Amino acid sequence: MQHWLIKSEPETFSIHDLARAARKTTAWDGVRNYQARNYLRAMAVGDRCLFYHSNAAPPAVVGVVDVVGGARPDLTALDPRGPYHDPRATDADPIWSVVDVRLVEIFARAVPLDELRGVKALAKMELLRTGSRLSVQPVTAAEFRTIEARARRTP
DNA sequence: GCCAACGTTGGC
DNA sequence: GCCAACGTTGGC
Repeated sequence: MQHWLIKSEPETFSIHDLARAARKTTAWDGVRNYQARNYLRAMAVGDRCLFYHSNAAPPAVVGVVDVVGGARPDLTALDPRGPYHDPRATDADPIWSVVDVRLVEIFARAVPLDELRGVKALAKMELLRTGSRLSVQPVTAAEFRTIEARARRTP
């Protein structure tokens, strides 16, 4: 099983929105970066992802989701009226991909970015790299466990 | 709202 | 292939 981190702006789609979704499941659509797309394609059913709120106050890891459906075409790229339209995408080559994710847990205590920056075990995390913008990124099992443990710690 | 860092585009 | 211009991300 692999571990990942996926970002969403809570104003666009928060982990609470996911909690309200049917079967607490959603298609992770709208990814428009090739490296992030390639990570989506590398995901497998059963992989676990940290759910991160970007552009939030504070930005934080807020929970865990499961990959319940492997990569398939992101049809939102084909919708000319939708926010994720890509004029280059075609039926034959939709270019972009989605996976399906299901909520596992909303952390009782979100782990804010500034706290992560101070943790030695996370020094090499992609999220903490200067200028890192990847919205889908791999996380090591150790990094995943470290963050989970902090979420369960009483403040 | 600002702006640094980054990815993409397009002229050459 | 280079690189300047541009648009976006995302912390602050």
